[in-house]
Amino acid sequence: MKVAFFVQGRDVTAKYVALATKRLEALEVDHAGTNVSAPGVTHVVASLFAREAPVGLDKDVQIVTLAWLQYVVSKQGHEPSELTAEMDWRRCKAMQRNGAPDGEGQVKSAGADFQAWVEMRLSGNTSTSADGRRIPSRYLQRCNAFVLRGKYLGLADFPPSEIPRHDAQPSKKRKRYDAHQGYACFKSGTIAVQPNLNEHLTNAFQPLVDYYEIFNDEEWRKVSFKRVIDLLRSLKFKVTSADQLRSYRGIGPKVFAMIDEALRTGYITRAKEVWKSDAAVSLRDLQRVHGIGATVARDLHKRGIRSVAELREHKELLNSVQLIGLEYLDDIEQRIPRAETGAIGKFVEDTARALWPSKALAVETCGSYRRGKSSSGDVDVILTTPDQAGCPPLADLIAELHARKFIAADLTQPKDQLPVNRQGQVARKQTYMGICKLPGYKVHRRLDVKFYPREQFPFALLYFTGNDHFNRSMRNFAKRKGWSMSDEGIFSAQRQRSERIAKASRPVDTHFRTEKDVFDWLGFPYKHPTERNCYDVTFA
DNA sequence: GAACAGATATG
DNA sequence: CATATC
DNA sequence: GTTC
Ligand SMILES: O=c1ccn([C@H]2C[C@H](O)[C@@H](COP(=O)(O)OP(=O)(O)OP(=O)(O)O)O2)c(=O)[nH]1
Ligand SMILES: [Mg+2]
Repeated sequence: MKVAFFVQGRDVTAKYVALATKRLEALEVDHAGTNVSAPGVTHVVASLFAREAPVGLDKDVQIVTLAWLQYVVSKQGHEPSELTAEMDWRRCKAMQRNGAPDGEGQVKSAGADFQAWVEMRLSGNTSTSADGRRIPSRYLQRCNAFVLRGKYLGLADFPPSEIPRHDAQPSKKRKRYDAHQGYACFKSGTIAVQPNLNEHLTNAFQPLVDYYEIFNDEEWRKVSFKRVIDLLRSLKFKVTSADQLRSYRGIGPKVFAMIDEALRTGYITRAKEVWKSDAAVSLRDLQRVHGIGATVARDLHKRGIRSVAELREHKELLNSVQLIGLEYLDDIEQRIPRAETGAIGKFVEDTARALWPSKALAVETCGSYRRGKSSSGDVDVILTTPDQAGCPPLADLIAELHARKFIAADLTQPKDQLPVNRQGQVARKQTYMGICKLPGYKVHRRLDVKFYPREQFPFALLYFTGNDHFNRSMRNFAKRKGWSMSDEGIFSAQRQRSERIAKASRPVDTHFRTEKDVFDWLGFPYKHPTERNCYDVTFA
């Protein structure tokens, strides 16, 4: 096996490189060491092996990062203080056997996904499956965030005990839900153009969403509060008493108490308390930059950088994506008026048609624009060719948009070859992210362009139109019926992973032409894009 | 107490 | 691989 | 944080 390794520029040390080299030689593997930190470094590293498809991981080329090197280092006993993923897992497994030493975070039994993940970690694998079992990608990433680096093992800097929480008793009675509270993607009604009658409540909850957004291991609390806001926004009446919401899915004891408090006092104590932390304010500020998430922000904060203003004095700590995010921060943060979003989409479309006059392209501006919103955070454009022929290189279109001085900066490196996915297959979609500005306009905007083969287009369009909750809802439904749905299509799930999940009741043998075909196949009434601004991801 | 969607780009 | 993002 |  060949192993390419590089170390991320921010933390690279010669020591780690030397150790890795020694380690690789001991294992008698071919290796090509490189130490690059520049846009497109993944491309460069993989190219060392002259692979047909230059990007992506497969069994011949493994990209090894700082985390792996630290793991090697600690295994050799050089720096026992460095916690590694496997050491965490030893602790976790021990807790599963013996119970947690200090009574926190016991693992008593593991479900299928969780167990598979544990076994994967213990087998030394950290991303691919051990025995053919595949861990759902999202679940894998959230487990990594929550268990390996989260509060679960008491490793976090922000102990939850510092912040007062609402005490509330769960009601003993099992809730019964009306039929209208089924899957979000099943529901009808338009929220896009509907006024928010409960601003007094959504405003009170928003700080909680913002707060939990700044931690990777608080995903589910954030999602739960977000669902509450979206639910409140979708109501056709103004809430005057918490009791009106008692029976709604997603309103549990804690949220119920908060709504009650907000109606009585005008605010939620907890929403105010959490933002009294200077650290939280700093983390949130740093995460305004595209490419800076929870972990990097915390890292910067540990180095004493407390704000974007201070970050501007330490650009050497940022990678190329984050540098662009910082450079265009003030522009990107501004909402895009609907008319301009349409104009940007049209500019991309016109350029594509001029570039490929023979292709009779389908071009659609998706995202919040297609859902009818009056303003957008970015512009999402999707393209396809109507015939079965392969996609022309998206890089050519991006090059043309550069030539027309429309694109100002790249957040991804346009490539002339298709990526290889996790299963080692050549992907058929191409995706680009960058910064653009219309001629004559002042403000730069975030632009996403995607190119799909025709047979994936209905699913791609569905995905790219969203919103994200809508997608998660529909995919959750498909999953529980024994399928797996993505932006590329719907397939029978690889294996049944719990009794709650059905065996696929029928094979996927339909030809999907339009979005409506997908709704029909799933048995959902078709929903116009403007009806897809929804909140719930639960099930009936 | 498990699950809460599935995928890609970067370094 | 870990992280950020769609 | 909520659901099952
Ligand atoms: O986690 C995510 C994020 C996005 N999407 C899909 C749905 C979304 O509508 C589309 C475009 O993403 P974007 O972030 O642009 O969201 P948006 O709905 O267009 O809202 P905004 O106005 O903020 O751009 O990609 C997902 O499926 N999952
Ligand atoms: Mg968008």
